Amino acid sequence: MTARRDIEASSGDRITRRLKRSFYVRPTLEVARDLLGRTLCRKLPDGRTLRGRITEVEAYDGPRDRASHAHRGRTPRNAPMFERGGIAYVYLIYGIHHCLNVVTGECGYPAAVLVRATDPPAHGARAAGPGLVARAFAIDRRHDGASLSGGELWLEHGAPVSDRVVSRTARVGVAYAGAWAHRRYRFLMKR
DNA sequence: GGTGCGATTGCA
DNA sequence: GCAATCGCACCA
Repeated sequence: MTARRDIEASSGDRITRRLKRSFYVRPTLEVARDLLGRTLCRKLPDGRTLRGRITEVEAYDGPRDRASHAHRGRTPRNAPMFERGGIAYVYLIYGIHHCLNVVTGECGYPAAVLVRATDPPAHGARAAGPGLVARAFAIDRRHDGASLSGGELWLEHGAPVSDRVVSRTARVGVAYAGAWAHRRYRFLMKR
């Protein structure tokens, strides 16, 4: 969906390609699908901006999703998932890797989309695997809860992605989640 | 306060 | 196939 309402004007007359809040405050599976092809943007302390086209995501949808960190209720770690969509949820996995999630939906409903892979659009970063995405974009716990409308981390429109090139599969690494493990909540670009 | 482990990655 | 490495969820 490339709705025009998702394009907002910057303070000047220049039109930005930045996704606005309403993009994220929608059903998680919808947002997950629509995140494919979008551009993940990260402004580094040195002023450089990294960009990468999102090519793979996974949705974690609600308190009943047994694969979700929110399945056991709200905790200090997963608190950002309960916020209104449009912020980041970043956690440390295996004591080594950070994982970037895009929080979705309304306040009080825990949901997020894990960014699993990006391609370089022009001069951007390629990264296959959630830990590698976070590393490539220099994202860590400091970005946990950060707005995706802020100056460090944000998303922009990309070329629309046709359904013909989108695959859906079960999520990775959630075998413990019973029937939820089989749900096709993983969206990726065919190649 | 103690214990077990994970929405992963890289190397043998 | 499996070690790395630690925050945190859970139990006492």
